[in-house]
Amino acid sequence: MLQQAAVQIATTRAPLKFSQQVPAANAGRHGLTDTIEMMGVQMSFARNSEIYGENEPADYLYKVASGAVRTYKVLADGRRQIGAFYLPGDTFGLESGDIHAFSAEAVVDSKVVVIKRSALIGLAARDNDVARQLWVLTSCELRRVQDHIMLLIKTAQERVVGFLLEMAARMPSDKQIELPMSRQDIADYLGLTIETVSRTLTQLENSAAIELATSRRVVLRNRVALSRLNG
Amino acid sequence: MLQQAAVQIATTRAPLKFSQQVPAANAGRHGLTDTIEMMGVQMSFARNSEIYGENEPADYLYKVASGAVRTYKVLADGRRQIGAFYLPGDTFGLESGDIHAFSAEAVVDSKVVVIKRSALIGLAARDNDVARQLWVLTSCELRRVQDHIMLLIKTAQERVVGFLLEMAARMPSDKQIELPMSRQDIADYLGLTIETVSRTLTQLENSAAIELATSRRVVLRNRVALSRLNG
DNA sequence: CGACCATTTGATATGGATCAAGCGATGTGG
DNA sequence: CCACATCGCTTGATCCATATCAAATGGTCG
Repeated sequence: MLQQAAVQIATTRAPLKFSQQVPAANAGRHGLTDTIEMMGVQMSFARNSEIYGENEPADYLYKVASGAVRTYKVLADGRRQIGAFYLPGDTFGLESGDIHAFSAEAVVDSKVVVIKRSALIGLAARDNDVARQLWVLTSCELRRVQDHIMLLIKTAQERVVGFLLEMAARMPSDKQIELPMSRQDIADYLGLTIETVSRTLTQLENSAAIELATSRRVVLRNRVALSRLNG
Repeated sequence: MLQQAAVQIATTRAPLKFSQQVPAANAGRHGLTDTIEMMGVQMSFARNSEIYGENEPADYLYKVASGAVRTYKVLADGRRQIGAFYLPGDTFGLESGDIHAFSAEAVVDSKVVVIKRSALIGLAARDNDVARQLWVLTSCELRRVQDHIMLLIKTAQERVVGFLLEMAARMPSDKQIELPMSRQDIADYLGLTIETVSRTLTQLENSAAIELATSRRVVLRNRVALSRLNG
């Protein structure tokens, strides 16, 4: 259970207010991600609360401290596509231009460090290293979305396996996966239905490739078999 | 017919050799895209010839002068996914990190302006404006890939309509579309088969939403209907 | 214990893939 | 200039992976 005792600043929308001002001088000495942590403000978001909405100005950059975040878009008819899951250490909110293309929500109760984009961009104007790192961050995001596209053209089994391997690679222990998100979240990330995700998981368990310790805890039993199923 | 009389420097792979050196001083006075045009070298690529390959070092940045370019990836079993089509004026090759995630080919005989990435990055180190524009370019690409994902979760009809509207928006005349790419290219961009693309187009023609003047020339007859079908 | 929500499992439907054939435009050689 | 080969596109028939609809199970919290 990820329930935290900490202050819940926001339940539905972040009241973004900043007083902190850190001299930019030492920013270049660290990764951008550290800069965010140093200059930013930590906020808590309850499970399923909105961090920002699609089409809002992208005034802030975010880094997950604990918990998990999903970005998503909803089509006119209600179909939802999840763009990405962000885990502790991941930076998000830098999708593209000045307007968010996706909405962001906490998957579980989460803590997120927030920093004003303008502050970083101002910093970048003076410090090439910050500029370079903002670019690198965007490039990483681009790569991730490209990989996501490659997932979406595969069969259901390949998508689920790909998802598990991706999550495993991003987890502290890469043998045991603790999934913060529901089957519906996974389905909406993979462009499948919950039923198909569920069936595919049982099927993988029956073939001894994985073990479902609980519905949210997956053990990778046979990585070779999984890689083979990954297309 | 797009056959050009100009020098065909490369048929399969670009022999990348540069002698030109332009002083960086005036680069900031223009868009990055103009900088590329000024500092770069124009090369010709025959229809279907490779511009660069997946996993090659991304040493160059490219701008389409004429023709059209596709980027793509092929999975182990032969499935091909087209990542994007680039038309005259578009910049490509900046997908992400230092290694190309996709391969690039000329869709039709094309002319492409090529510039050394390292030259631009060196320029960016001295000129914030260049740095910013490299970032903007990457952000635009990111947005494009995100839009592509939203296409891929839709129905076949919505994908085809989305593709037509996207192409129309990028064409000089947005009423009449001259498609440089084959049905197979479109299918691989949309994650469909040629048969489904073809059937969907005839179906759109039967419903008077479009007209297929020739198989490569599409006239948008009823934009409202198309938007309605776009999901 | 009982209500609620997430997940799994089962039965059936369907959109798009696959397999197969026909057609039309373009180019080539006789 | 025409017959024919080729290639890209369209159309038709059938199949199958995944969606949809429906119900049962299980885990969590009051």
